[in-house]
Amino acid sequence: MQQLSTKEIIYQKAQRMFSDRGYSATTIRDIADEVGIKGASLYAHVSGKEELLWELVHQAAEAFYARVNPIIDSSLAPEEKLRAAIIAHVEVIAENIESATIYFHEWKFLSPKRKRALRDRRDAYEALFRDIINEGMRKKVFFKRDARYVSILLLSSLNGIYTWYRKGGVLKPAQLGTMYADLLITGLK
Amino acid sequence: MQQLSTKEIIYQKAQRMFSDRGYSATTIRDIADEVGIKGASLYAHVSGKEELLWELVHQAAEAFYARVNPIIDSSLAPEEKLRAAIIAHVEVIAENIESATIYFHEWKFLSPKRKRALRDRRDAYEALFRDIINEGMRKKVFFKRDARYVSILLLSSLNGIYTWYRKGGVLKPAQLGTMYADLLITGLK
DNA sequence: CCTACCGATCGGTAGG
DNA sequence: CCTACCGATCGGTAGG
Repeated sequence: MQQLSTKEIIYQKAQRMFSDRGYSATTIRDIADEVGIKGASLYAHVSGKEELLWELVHQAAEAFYARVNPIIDSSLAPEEKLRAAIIAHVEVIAENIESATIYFHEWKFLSPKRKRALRDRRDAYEALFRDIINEGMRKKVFFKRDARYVSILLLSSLNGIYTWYRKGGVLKPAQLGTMYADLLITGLK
Repeated sequence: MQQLSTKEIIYQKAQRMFSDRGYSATTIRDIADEVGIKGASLYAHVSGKEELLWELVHQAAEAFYARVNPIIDSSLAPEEKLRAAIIAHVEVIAENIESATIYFHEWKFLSPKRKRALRDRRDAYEALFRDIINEGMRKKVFFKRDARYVSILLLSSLNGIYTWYRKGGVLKPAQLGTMYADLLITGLK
């Protein structure tokens, strides 16, 4: 089937456990048990517990950027661009709930330096959405409001998905993205 | 100024620390230090660490219900009822960010029994919103969609507030509520 | 990847 | 509300 290295298995198990119980309630020995080795042996593959968290959080941040950035460069009209960006953002979350949960929940346990690096990356990502919204307001496709607030409201609205969406239901990630796009662009009315 | 009992001070400090660092990264001694007593002395006022968490989470849940339930019983039209409920929900979060953070983040560290009790309470609360949405769809004020999903989308959209809103800015809780109500009811267009 | 072990710290109790 | 203390466990290292 799949040929995962021990290191990859460690990250996979850590992802599940950090997402389920949280970083600080998960011990090195918990993870090692799941992998089937002793706690001390984990240090042959990973330099420390925070290293595990950083890799997971960092990968999650990059996944968002990699998926939405191409949409910005496209020649779509503002409304369609926003719609595509919303769907992409929703898909990144819905397709990897564990990763998203760690990204939104556990970053606070990173060192100050890594926290800063992550915040910078997140700010750059939010700016992608703000730019689309600004463009849409300039072209009078969207209601004129404070774009800074609108982009935060919008993204934080989407981010709630990780709290309730679970794989395997009738609603596929792309459909969920469309629901959100409809709700946020057109409203309930 | 204020005459708080030691017990009240303990809860106040615990609220801040659980919200800042998370439940499992906060120790009994951390809280006691903030209060100005020894860790062991805390047990003269509180039966245990989980007791602290339960009280805080439980109070938060009741605050939502107490604020929104009266709106349901009112004779407002569906759209105005939903608008009022959204603003109330937003206000409960924005007026007590620490409490909301613990409510959304730390419930997983409760015992299974308490987790169940909390989930039941939350389900009853979500039903309040679902009922308004159903009513609005029946009266053709809102687009017809799956009310179950719409109410979850709506509430989880609002809940993101605790991740970015902070007291003292230009945007007051009631204004923030209005922004959300506009965005979700009317959309960006 | 293991055994053995480190110093530090955890939630909580006994007995004032 | 304190001192003294409990057994358990933590992240991590040494040395194979």
